[in-house]
Parts: sequence; C-alpha cells; structure tokens
Amino acid sequence: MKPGILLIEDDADMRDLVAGHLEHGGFAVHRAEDGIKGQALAMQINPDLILLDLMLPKVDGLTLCQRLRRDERTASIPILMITALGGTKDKVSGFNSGADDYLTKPFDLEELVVRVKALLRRSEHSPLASKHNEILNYGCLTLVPERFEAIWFDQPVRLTHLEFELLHCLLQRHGQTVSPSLILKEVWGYEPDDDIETIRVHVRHLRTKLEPDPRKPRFIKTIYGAGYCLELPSDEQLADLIPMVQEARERSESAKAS
Amino acid sequence: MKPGILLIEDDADMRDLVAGHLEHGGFAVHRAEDGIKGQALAMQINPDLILLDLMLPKVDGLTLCQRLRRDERTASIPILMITALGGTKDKVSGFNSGADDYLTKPFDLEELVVRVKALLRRSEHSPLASKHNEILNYGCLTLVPERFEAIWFDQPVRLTHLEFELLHCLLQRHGQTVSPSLILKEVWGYEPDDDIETIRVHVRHLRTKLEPDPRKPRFIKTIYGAGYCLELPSDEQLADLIPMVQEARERSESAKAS
DNA sequence: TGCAATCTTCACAATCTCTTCACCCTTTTT
DNA sequence: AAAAAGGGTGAAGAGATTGTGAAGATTGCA
Repeated sequence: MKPGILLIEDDADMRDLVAGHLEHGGFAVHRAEDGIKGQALAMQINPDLILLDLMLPKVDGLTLCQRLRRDERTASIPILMITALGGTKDKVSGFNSGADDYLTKPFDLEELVVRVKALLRRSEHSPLASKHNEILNYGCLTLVPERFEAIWFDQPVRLTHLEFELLHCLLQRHGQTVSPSLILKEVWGYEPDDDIETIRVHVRHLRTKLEPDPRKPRFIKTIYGAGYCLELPSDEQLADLIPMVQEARERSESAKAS
Repeated sequence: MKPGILLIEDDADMRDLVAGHLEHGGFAVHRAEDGIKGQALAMQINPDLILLDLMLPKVDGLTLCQRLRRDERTASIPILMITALGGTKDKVSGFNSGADDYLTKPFDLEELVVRVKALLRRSEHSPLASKHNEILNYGCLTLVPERFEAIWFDQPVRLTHLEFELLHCLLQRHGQTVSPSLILKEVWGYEPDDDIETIRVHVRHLRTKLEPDPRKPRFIKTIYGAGYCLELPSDEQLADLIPMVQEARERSESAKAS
C-alpha cells in the first residue's frame, strides 16, 4: 500500500516535477493547485503527508496550515512546508502555524524524498516523537535535530552536537533553573562527577552564538549557585528584540570576515 | 500510549485550534466547554494534565481549579491555566488556587506544547512539590524559589540566596514581628543570638531592591527593639502604590545606567 | 597521514555573595 | 537634655562561584 501524499502547489511545472519524482519514489501523489482545493482534498483523501507551498493563490500556505491543524480530521497529518527563497521569516512562521518541517526553494529533489520519508517514519512510529527527530519550537527559537540547527530570530544557526543537546535540555525546561547535575545527566549521560567546567565552556559557546552581547546574557541566564535558566521573550517583548539581535549578528559576521 | 489531556475552554474556535495542535503533538485530547462538564470529565477519564481556561461559564476556572485540588481523585493532576490578558491579578489568583503553570492569551501554540511537555515531565519526576520549589504568593509579592526571584509589583527582582530566605521567612509570618533570633534560626540555621549585624545588612539589601525609598521603609518595617515585620498592602491600597513603586524602579535603573 | 572540527582541561581573571567593621543616625531611657 | 541602646550606612575584604582564553586531547574524514 503506497503512502498517500497531497501536494499543494500552484506552479504547474513545479507540481509535475515534484509529483513525478515522488511517484517514482513509490508514493501515491494527489495534486491541488490552490488552498481551497487543497483543504477539500485533504479531508477527502486523508493523506499520510501534506506537501504545502507557502505562496498560494486564494488561501496562502500559512493560513491553510493553521486550518488543517484546527480540524480534527486533518490535525495529525504531518505537513512539510515549502518556502520560497531563504527568507527565513517564512520558516519561523511556518513552524508556528504547525508545520513539521520545511524546505527552501530551490531544493534538491532527493532531499525532498528523504525528508518525506523521515516525516512519515516519525509520524508512524511514535506519536510523541523522541527528542532525536522532533522539531521543537518556542517562538523565536526553533530546534531542528536532524541538522543540529537552531533557527534563532529567523536565522539558522549551526550548532555542534553538544551545544544542541544543551540548548535542547534548557528549552525543554524553559523558564526553570536547570542544575549542573541535571544537565550532566541529560546531555552527557553521567551522574556522579560534577564536571561543571565543561558545561561552562559550552554555555559560553551557545552564548556567543545566540546572545547579542555574550557578556551580558539576556536569554541564557546564570542563576548563581543554582544553575542555568533559558528565558525566551514573550511575544510582546519580541518586537523590540528582533532588530537588536539582527544588528548584533551583522556585527559579529563582519568581525569574522575581517 | 498517548498522554491524556483535558482541555476545558468555552470558545469553540479556540478549543479546536488548541486541541488540533496538541493532538498533532501526540496527545489524546478530551474537550469540555464549561466547568461542570470539565469537572465531571476530569473524574471520569483521569487525564495526565488539565488545560483550564480562566473564563468559563457556569463554574469559573479558579473555582474549578480549587475544586479539582480538593478532590483527592484529581488533586495530583497538573493544571495549566490559561488566562486572558496579562492581568497579574489573574496570575496571582491562579497560583493561589493551585495551578502549576499559567499562560496568557494570546499565546504561541508551540509554546503551549513545550509547557505541557515540561509540566508532564515535572509531574513524572517529582510527584509533589517540596517546600523548596513551591511558589509562595501574597498579592503584590510572589516568591519563585526556583530562580531565587521575587515578583514584586509585576516585575521580577533577582535575589541572592540569603535575601530570598530572609524574605521568605518574613513573608511566611506576614504582618507579624519576627525577632532576630528567629530569623537566625530560620535563615542561617544557628541559635546563638550574636550576629544581628549580618541580618541588618541583608535587610538593607532587600529594602534597596524592593522599597521605593529605602530610607523610609514602607513594607519591611523595623520594630524597635523587637525585630522586623513585613507589611504588604491590601488590595484597596494597591492601586495607589503601583505607580509609586514603578516610578522608583525607573529612577533607580536610570541611576544604575549612568 | 594530515587536517579540521569538536570536545575537554587548565590556569587565571572577573564577578558575586556574604561577612565584618567603623561610624553615624534615631529612639528610648535616665 | 544627655547618655545609652538599637538600628542604618558605606565600604572593604575574604571566599566561593562563574567566565575567559588558550592549549591539549579526541574524533572523524579526506
């Protein structure tokens, strides 16, 4: 039994190209050229996965994504969003509206197939995905485990393995103080030795990658004598912070270039 | 086995939106549209977590929260309260009636998922909150032991260990005069009543952090020859004080910046 | 093998917290 | 009113905790 995929994409050429490749890869592909038809088809055929272009006539991708999530009949279908360009603002809003993964145009067709399969596997096996493949999103921060990547204020940030695990550990306990011993258990996997030294170094690395001013941490805070605490801004605070973070990023990049 | 969540929310759109996201996140969601049904369902299905809107027909969220806490069948189920607006009065009363966490509308759906998971994780690990992580609240003052933090007139104030313990000690005996020897026993852990000097210094630190005018203490009062006494304003007095405290805070911050 | 990225370790610097002290102010007592 | 006692103030210093930079160890890969 072939897995059913609903492809919602307005550009006819692109639609045929993608659909052809997927069919060749062993999927049953249904096509829709706009949001309205897409939503109707989703209900009708109940696909295993939805491939959704962000730019759509009639109903745009984000809105459609939200609608699909709201409806009980389609809420649990994984959605792979296709965003135009690297305009990362789309990525983020995509995750916030309930997308499960994203791909930026232009993309490699093989990569698409890989991601589709990964998503299907994820949704089949464990409804509550394990931390190793589940995308975790919290407003301005999104963690993409597959790529060890954090999307931080609309920009992807490459993290190392341990940096990723550490940030993941803090994000899961967002707003709570996480003690060094808990971090060691969660990230490094051992109990007894308090090798707080190492944690400190990795916290520093995270800060240099995320904080506008690593010397004065705004997000990854130190609770003296207790541990670390990740404090992400609420939506109201967000507006003020975006320019600050972006500006700092540009500065650090120009510094790196020289 | 999917964790079961009971969502009690009167607005149908909101209910579907939230439920859709949670179901997609791998939870089994049960819905109730008012307090009465919510309570009945809570007993019936024994969910792993309850999502509770504050504004509800028939029985409001706070009352329901208290009822759920009283009944031993539902007492240990973690409750995540959803409050409209950032009105702190709601937060306050939410914690007072036994909610484990709160979220203010409008909230990010992914943030909701993260918090739900965090709460479930917490309730798994530590069945009951101990004295050292229990949130203590009295009107305009909330103590968050986890972060050694006081929420004072809607603003978080970071305290040191001893400052926190001292304030905790005073808050527990709110309105009473606390003798130095009792403070020493409670906060420092020793009996001999020699080190009153140290207490004075820490009281001063608390005052500079909390009092609008530390020279004329309005809340942390000195009872000559007897000890200290924390006097928090009643709800009626509160309205007049809020601007004063905030103004003083701004002044001290601008002074610190220069 | 050599290289590059990552992780760990270490010595030292910066910061935070707590205590102590000398001195001044306020309240109570004489 | 003066003395005495209790309390407030500012600052200095010790000790602990955390941050920093760089060097060494490890890993994976061309």
